[in-house]
Amino acid sequence: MGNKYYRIDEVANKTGLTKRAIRYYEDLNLISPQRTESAYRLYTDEDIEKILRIISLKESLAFSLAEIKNALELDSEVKKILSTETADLATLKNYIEMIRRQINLIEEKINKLRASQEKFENLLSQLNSLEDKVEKEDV
Amino acid sequence: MGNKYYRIDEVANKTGLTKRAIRYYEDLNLISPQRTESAYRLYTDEDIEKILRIISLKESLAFSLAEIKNALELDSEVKKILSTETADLATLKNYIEMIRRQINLIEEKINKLRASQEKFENLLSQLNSLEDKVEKEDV
DNA sequence: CTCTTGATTAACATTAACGTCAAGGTTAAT
DNA sequence: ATTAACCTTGACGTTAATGTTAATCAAGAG
Repeated sequence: MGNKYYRIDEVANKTGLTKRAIRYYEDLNLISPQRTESAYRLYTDEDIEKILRIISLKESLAFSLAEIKNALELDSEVKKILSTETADLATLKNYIEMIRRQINLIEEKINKLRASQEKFENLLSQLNSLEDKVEKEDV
Repeated sequence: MGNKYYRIDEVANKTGLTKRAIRYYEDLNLISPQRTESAYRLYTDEDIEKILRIISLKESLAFSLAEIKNALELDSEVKKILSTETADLATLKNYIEMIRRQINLIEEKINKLRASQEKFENLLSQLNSLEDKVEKEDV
């Protein structure tokens, strides 16, 4: 299985990226799909896997200055409420919800980073084994 | 203490940002330093703290597509070596070092995210206490 | 008082990561 | 064979986050 080829529109749907973004990634040599005789791009399941991995790495970043501003504002608004204790229940519940969202957002980024970190840790231990092996052979 | 004022050049040195970036952050209303009569910007220690926090949040992101490309290339090179077992000791040590760096880089990002997450979790628990209090008062 | 160093605003330039046409081939169905 | 629905490569536009340069004003040293 897995010998199927997908055209760019299908890949866009599967990944959530736009066709433009997918082509752009190819410009950057992040992916190199095959081509038909008439130059149509053909993507394999592995290509799609790679794209999903790129997306995951990309999404683990995404803190623009605008988002930072929001976070800091939320922070200072809450601090003000806490120090003055001037807020009705509805407002409080509102802020609690916003803070929860911030925490979850950060958590998701952390999870994606952890996933990518684990992959590298896995490679590292395999490389270390290989190193041991080569060292002994070299004696 | 802490009543000292810093001019923009000092702040640039203390934070590692350029003066241009610092002014840009002000354009975005991320910071609002005082001014002298002649419009010189005057920063307090709190302003500097805030800038450092912004930097930390910003750095916890920072995975450009170029960096992603490097990471994926490193990954596939290492996988190739592992599958063919064709590499001398020096090369191996080299790759081990590069992987270590990747892992550390990701670790640092995670740490910064965790720090910011903890701050929000702290606010959350304080808000929850306040909520309890308000609910009881309202009976 | 002048000279050097540093600050200010304004404005145009640049890079990354796409969005958005435009002009023209391809494929598949009718 | 034609048409709708894709695909291709330009090429110019856009936003965020600065870099760079220019013209001008301020401050402190000698």
